[in-house]
Amino acid sequence: MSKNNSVTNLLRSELAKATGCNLETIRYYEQIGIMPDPPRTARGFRVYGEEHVRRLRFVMRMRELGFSLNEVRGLLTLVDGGTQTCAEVHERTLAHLSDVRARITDLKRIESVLEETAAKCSGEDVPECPVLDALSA
Amino acid sequence: MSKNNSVTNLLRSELAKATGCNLETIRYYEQIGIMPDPPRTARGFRVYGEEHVRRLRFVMRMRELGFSLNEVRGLLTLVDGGTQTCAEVHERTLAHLSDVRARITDLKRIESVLEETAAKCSGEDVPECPVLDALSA
DNA sequence: CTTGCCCCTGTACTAACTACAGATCGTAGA
DNA sequence: TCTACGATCTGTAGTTAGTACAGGGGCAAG
Repeated sequence: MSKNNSVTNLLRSELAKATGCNLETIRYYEQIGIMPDPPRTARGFRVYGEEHVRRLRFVMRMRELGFSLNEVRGLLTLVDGGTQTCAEVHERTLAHLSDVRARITDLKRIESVLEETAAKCSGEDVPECPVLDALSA
Repeated sequence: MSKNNSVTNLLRSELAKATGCNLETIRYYEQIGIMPDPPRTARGFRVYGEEHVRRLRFVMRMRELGFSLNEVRGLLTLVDGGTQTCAEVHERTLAHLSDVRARITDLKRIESVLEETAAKCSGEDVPECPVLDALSA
């Protein structure tokens, strides 16, 4: 019954340093169940192992890619469950991809409106601003 | 002393319908000072005029263009103040434009990562998922 | 022995709304 | 006249993804 599933024993601040994740964010992830409650030392300090590092890195990567915490939660249950994982993951990746593409399209529209707007303006110190008028219309 | 500065007298629900803005959002904008407290009827109902419609439309347009409520607040003080407006507006528009462009660049990076990731996956029902492995790494 | 540091906990704050509970008021129908 | 309905009003809480701060405990060095 010897527990040798974790090699490194990290405190919370060390996990934060190791992953680049904010200290408080780790606690937050534990509160909402994205990260498991880690074991504690006799003094009550959280102790993390390799598996926590891996899981947190995964979460951070997914967040970077724009997945919401709920989506990340979903992906994690796939990881944890391990059943027909690949097809599901593929599907969710594609769904998220189309989401990202929609946001890009949206931002491009905004970009061109802002470009037009800026072009209309001479940049001089005129009290009457054609840009504001254009935008209000 | 006759007040004829507003032609239309709209209730809140009518302002909402006229602008497409959510009813509750209007109250919220009043709470945070984006919209002014409107005059009331004897029964305490809010009454809006043309100037409210115009202002709310402006706010909505700016929000659509991705300005934060704080930025909108700033633009509104320029509108209200009316001093050296144009140069300032030009500047803020450009600042926001570069912001939008940065977000586009970011999303494009995410897009290509997701594309690569999805391409790696066959979409078959394999329990071991190369995508998840790739994403964790 | 006291100062400082690191850890702990709980709570409040952010943005930009949305939603719901409970009060009131005027009018329309029975 | 009584009651029900619809519209408005107010205040408060929930959402997402964290960040920040207040207050308490224990260990170690000076």
